Amino acid sequence: MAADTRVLEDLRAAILRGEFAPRQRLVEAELCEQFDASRFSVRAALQALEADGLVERQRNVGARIREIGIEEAVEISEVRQVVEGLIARRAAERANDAEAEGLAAIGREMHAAVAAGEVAEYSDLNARLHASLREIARHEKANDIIARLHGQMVRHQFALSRQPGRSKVSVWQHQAIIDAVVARDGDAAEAAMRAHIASVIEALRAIR
Amino acid sequence: MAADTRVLEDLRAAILRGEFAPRQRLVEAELCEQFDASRFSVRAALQALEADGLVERQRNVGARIREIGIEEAVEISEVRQVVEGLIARRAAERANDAEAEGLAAIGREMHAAVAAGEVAEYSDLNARLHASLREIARHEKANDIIARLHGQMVRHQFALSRQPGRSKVSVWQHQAIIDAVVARDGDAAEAAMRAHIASVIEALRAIR
DNA sequence: TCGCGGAGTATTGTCGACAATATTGTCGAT
DNA sequence: ATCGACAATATTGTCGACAATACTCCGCGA
Repeated sequence: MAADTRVLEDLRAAILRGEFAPRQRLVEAELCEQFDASRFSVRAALQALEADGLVERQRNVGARIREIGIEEAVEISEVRQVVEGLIARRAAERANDAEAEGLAAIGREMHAAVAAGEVAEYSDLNARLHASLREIARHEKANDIIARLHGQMVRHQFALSRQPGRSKVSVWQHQAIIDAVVARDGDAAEAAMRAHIASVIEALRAIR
Repeated sequence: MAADTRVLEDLRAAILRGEFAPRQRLVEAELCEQFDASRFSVRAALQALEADGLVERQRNVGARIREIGIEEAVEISEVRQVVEGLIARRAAERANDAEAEGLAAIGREMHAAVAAGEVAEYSDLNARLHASLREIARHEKANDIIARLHGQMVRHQFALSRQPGRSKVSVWQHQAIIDAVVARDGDAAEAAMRAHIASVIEALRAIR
């Protein structure tokens, strides 16, 4: 069964988990051993990951983990800003009552996590909120793009969540998004999401 | 040199030129003959094109040209709407005088083409206008995404340009975008681009 | 006539071996 | 000591052969 699929998923997960450093070389033979697979499978996985933008390859030289600098992270976030804006708008337009209540619940948990100073918990809730919005929006193309961009951002996302005091700011931005969706106000939802990601971009620029 | 790269480019160009029908099967052996290449190269090309969303593959069954229905074309256009909106905004923020004049010139040519009823010429200018905006905006990530989405839309784009009377409507929308960029008004540029693509979406829905 | 195996065929999946290329290391000349 | 050419090595690129799988069509029984 699907040997190359398994390698692809394992390798992608390992990269996303941060097990490889940026610009680290990915030698095919080593990966073969590490994942107990043939070069064939490894090669296919590398090609797929290149398309995902997680790996870069040079002909006759090999593959390495793509390094995503701050400037590129900002560009990615700018695209996310508008595409997640679209998602928020659609979510506001399509949410049913149960879905709206689910979002509101996440909002309450967020406030609680911030009050308790639970950083990891908050970061988790953040992911759940965005995922819920994507699910409610049911916009396949937009979701695909966000997923791809998200993969390239994991490292910086992590750095952001470690920034002290960040959650105290963003929790109100998240609340604004939730309120807009609950009120079924598409314009407001898009604007709130944009404002939220604008602040992410600012924080990103402040990191270096 | 680079056997698989050549096959990839040739095959992609052939698909974009519409030489394969939607859902048409792409048998590896046939492609080998057609492009005078080994199965190895063909397979690599198919994998890459799958990532591009141009072909779909099923394990142990094979590859076929992906069919993009109206609903999906609408979704693609909705994403384009916001991403090209971002591009238009950036273009307005960054255009220098020469670039602004270049856009204005394209606008004048467009009016002339519409007046003369030159459909093909107008469609060409349309492509040039959007390309110019992308170049001025210098937003790599946004440009990548648009390129990918554009590849999936070629068939429908063609159908749209054949719609009689469409150019008379869109020429003024294009002019609004150009005016906004020339005025260096980012908000107006984004709004104009969104309005333009909103009308594309309407036309798309009207096709069937 | 219809449904149901089952062989045969078409097509893709996987691999190991070898070729091509880039990188690294070595030696000699200046 | 430094630079260049050349050899050695590491790594990826390419291919052809075979295995595995899905599809097709035929014959058989009810």
